[in-house]
Amino acid sequence: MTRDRRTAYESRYGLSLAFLSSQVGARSAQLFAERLAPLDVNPREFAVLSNLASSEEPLHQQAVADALGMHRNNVVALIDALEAKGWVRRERDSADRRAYVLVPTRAGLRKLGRANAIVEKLDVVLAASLTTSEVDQLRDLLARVAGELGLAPGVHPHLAARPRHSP
Amino acid sequence: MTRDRRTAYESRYGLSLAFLSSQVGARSAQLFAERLAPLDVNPREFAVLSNLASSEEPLHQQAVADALGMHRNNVVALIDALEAKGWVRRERDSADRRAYVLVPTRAGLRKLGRANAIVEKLDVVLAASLTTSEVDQLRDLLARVAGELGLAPGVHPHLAARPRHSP
DNA sequence: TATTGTTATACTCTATAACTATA
DNA sequence: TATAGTTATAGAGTATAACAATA
Repeated sequence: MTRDRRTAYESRYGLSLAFLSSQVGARSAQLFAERLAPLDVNPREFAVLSNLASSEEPLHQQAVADALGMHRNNVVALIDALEAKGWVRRERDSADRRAYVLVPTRAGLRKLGRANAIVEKLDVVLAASLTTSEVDQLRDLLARVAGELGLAPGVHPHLAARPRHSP
Repeated sequence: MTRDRRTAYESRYGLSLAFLSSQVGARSAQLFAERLAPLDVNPREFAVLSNLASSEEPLHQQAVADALGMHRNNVVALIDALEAKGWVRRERDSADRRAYVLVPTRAGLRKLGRANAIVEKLDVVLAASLTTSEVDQLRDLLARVAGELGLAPGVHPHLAARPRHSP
């Protein structure tokens, strides 16, 4: 009976691309956050750290906000936290005294390395029941859908100003 | 330079299955919520309506909470809203006077039909750059990953009690 | 006058616990 | 005593607007 209900349920939206991707993506994000937590990092801090580390020139807070689609107001507390943990330093920009240059520390880069390792391990879990070529297919198809949706590589929609709900 | 940064960014996590699925899924959920809003429905109300409509026997609030992985406290306001809009009726269960039986109204079922049509239209958008067989592949692969993650068909992780964050 | 970073306030959503009425 | 539904309170997270310092 529960099984019958589920069957009917599926037939409506449960197997739509939109729902399936949302379901899998939400669970992935939960798992990522859970596995990141023991490192004392949350996903937003990870995004900022990664953005700083992979930029060639030093970034201002406003630049980070722009890159990740966030409002600069919401970057302040994030940098506060990263600075308190000793992973990022604020340095006054000598060229523009209003702004701070954000510098990831050695400890911050080590943290980032460990966080990236967690992403890789999580991918192993997601791919557990797929062959190698299926993994490549899925990655390729998802990347094409991401492009179709206008998503920039590495920029998560939840980082941006968002409407008040989703699920 | 922006392009260079992105390349470096991607190489770290931007093309992981975990991040790609989370990114695509989050955007799908946003789009779904946006397209649903003009119907005066939110995604949680949609989930409840759909669950009620596809159940063979009438459900109690607690049963809806169980089916969707929600806490019963959080179902109350949802049913309040659905009842206020005339899409669901509460009827005292004659067999158990503590409980309500939830009955979707004809107007509620019409709303649900329109919401389901929105899911279908959204799928067309997601699939815009894929061939028919690629759509089937993607659906199949996502469903298998969903199974691997222990996700029940039609039950969105965000409906459940959740840790305080995800992106 | 515009921009960078900051702070303050209000609002939404959720978790938790306590309450009532039935069983 | 346990359970269905309800209500109240507190907390996290965000949006918005306003502020100081500098351009």
